[in-house]
Amino acid sequence: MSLKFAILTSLTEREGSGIELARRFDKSIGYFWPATHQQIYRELDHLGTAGLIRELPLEGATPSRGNPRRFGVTPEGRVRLEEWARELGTPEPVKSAMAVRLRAAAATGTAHEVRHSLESEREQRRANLDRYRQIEERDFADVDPSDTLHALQHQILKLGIQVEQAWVGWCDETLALLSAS
Amino acid sequence: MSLKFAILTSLTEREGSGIELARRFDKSIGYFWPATHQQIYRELDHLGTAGLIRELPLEGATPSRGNPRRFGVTPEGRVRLEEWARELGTPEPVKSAMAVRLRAAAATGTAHEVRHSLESEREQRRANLDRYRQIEERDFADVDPSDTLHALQHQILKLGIQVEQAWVGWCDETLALLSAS
DNA sequence: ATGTCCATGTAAATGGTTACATGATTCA
DNA sequence: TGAATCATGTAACCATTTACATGGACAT
Repeated sequence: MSLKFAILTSLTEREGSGIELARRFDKSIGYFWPATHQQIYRELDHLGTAGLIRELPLEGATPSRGNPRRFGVTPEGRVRLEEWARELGTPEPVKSAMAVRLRAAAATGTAHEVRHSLESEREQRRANLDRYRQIEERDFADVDPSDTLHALQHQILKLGIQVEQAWVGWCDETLALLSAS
Repeated sequence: MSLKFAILTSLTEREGSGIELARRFDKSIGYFWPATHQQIYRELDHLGTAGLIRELPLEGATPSRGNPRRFGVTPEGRVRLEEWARELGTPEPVKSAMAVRLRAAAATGTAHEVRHSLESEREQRRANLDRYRQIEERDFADVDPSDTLHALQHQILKLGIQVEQAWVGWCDETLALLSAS
C-alpha cells in the first residue's frame, strides 16, 4: 500500500529511472520500505497509468544503457502524495521470526539451543546499527537548526537507530538470561 | 514462512481448535506473528497433509459448536519445530509507513501537516505499550529464578515493550522537533 | 421463529519473492 | 571476442487481506 508513495517521495526528491530508484531503495528510503526492482517497475507502470508520474523526454530517441527512461512526479502526483502524508494509519505490527523461535524453543524445552540463532540476530542488528551510525556521522555531523529538511531526514535515520538499539539490547539481555540458566 | 511454526509452537504449548488458535494469536503469539483465522485454517490443512499435526479424536461423532475439531502436534512436528528454532534467519526489516509519510512531508515541504499522523502513531504505540505492561504486571510480577520457561516468556514480552518504547520515544522527539521549527 | 454468535471455510484481489529472459553496452 | 554489467522486464509462486458463505447452536 505504501510502496507507491515511497516511490512518489523518492521521485519528488529527485527524478530518476527505474534502476536508480531500485538503488536508492537499497540505501535510503528502502530502510523503512524495502522493494526489489521488479516491484518498482511494476509500480512505475501503475503510477504512470494513474497519471501520478510521467515519463520525461529523452535526449536520444530510444532509451538504452546510459540513457534510460526517466520519470518525474506530475502535479496530481504531488497533491496525492501530500494528501497521503496527512492520512492516519495503523502502525505495522512488529513481526519477528526470532521471537517465534525463542518461544518455540521454550515450549519444546530446548531453550539453550537457540543461542546461535540469537547471536546471529544480534550481529545482524548490530551491523544495521553500525551502518546507520556511519551515515549519521557522514551526513548529519554538523547541525544547522534552520534547515528543517535536513533535521527531518536526520530524524528518520534516528528511528532506525533507536529501533535497532532496542533490538541489540534485547538480544544481549536474552543471551545473558540463557547463560544464567 | 514462519506462520506454520508459530502454529506448531502454539499447539505445542497446548492443543486446540482453529478458532482457539485464532484467538490465541490475537492476544499472545500473534503480537510477533499476526495471522487471521483464514490463514490459520489454510495452514492447519497444510500442516495436516505434511504430517506435522494430527486431528485429535472427538467426543461426539461430528464436529460442531462446543465440540470443534482439535489438533495436536505429531512427534515429527515437534522435531521439525525444534530444528527450525535452531536455524539462522535474517531479521525482518523495519517497515514503517509513518517513516515514509514523514519523508514525503519533508520532501513536499509540508512537514507541519504530518503532525496529526504522528500523534496518532504515538497514541497507538503507547496503547500497545500499555497493553504489554499490563500483561507484565499480571503474569510476570513475581519472579521465580528457577522457572526458565516463565523467564523466557517474560523475555519475549519485553521485546515488545522495548521496541514500542523506542517508537513512543521517537514520536515524542519528532513532535518536539516539529514544534520547534 | 428469528436473530446472533460459533466454527469453518471459499474466493478474489493485492502484495511480495524468486527465478529467469533479453538486448544492449562497456571493458579486459 | 567474450565476460560482466546495465536496464527493463515476465512468470510463477507464495503470503496476506478482505469480503463473503454456510450450517449448526443458543438465547429471547
